[in-house]
Amino acid sequence: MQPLSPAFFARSTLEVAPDLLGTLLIHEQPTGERLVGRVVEVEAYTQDDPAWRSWGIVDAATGLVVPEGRGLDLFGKPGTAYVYLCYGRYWMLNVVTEPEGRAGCVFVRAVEPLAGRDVMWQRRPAARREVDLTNGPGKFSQAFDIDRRFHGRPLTAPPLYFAEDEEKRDWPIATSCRIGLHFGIDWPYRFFVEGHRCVSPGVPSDVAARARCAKRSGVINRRGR
DNA sequence: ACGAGGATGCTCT
DNA sequence: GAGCATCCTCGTG
Repeated sequence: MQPLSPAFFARSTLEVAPDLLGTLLIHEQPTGERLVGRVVEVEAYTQDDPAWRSWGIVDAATGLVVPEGRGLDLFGKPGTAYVYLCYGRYWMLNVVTEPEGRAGCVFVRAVEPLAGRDVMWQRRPAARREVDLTNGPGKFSQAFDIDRRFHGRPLTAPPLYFAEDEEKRDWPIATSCRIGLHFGIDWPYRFFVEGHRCVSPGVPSDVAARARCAKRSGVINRRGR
């Protein structure tokens, strides 16, 4: 498994996000076992994004993410992890994008469990069906044992890294607005594999926003590269 | 099947 | 002290 390179992530966030769909997320366990999931749902977060308000790392006047404190990490090396704790329980995995000095990241929302499922079942006793192992950002981070210890570390080398899927399938990609936000809810920056069983069940909480986003949804092509 | 509500801890004001 | 890029449980039907 060849890891994706830092150069892959040192591009426009809106290019990286859909390109990340279909790639593999791999976590090599201390035991030698390898957890593998295929990325099926992501969200993009750009430098001028109102959604940063959710993280409290913006300048109140400009609305832009500020390069200090936690915000500084979003300006860091492309391909490194930005890990965030949500609601006191669940770890959110992001990968930093854009050339160094420019803020951006892709938030991984769901993967398809491909290998190491026995370990995932142990870590997720609440799961009923196989898709429940990884069909949400807090779920797959629990299944993959991802937490704060990966913050700032490269996702371009073991033990935790992204890799190209050798099957090279063409995935039908759909877009929508993002899920669970209070700011930037109209931005159509969510990308997911159309119809895939492992896409998270989440929907935009605001009914009006959901309707607006539905209008903007559409299938686009990937991997003409 | 689906919706409401609570758990929980980190970050910034 | 408030807010939060979630998930799970337990009600109803």
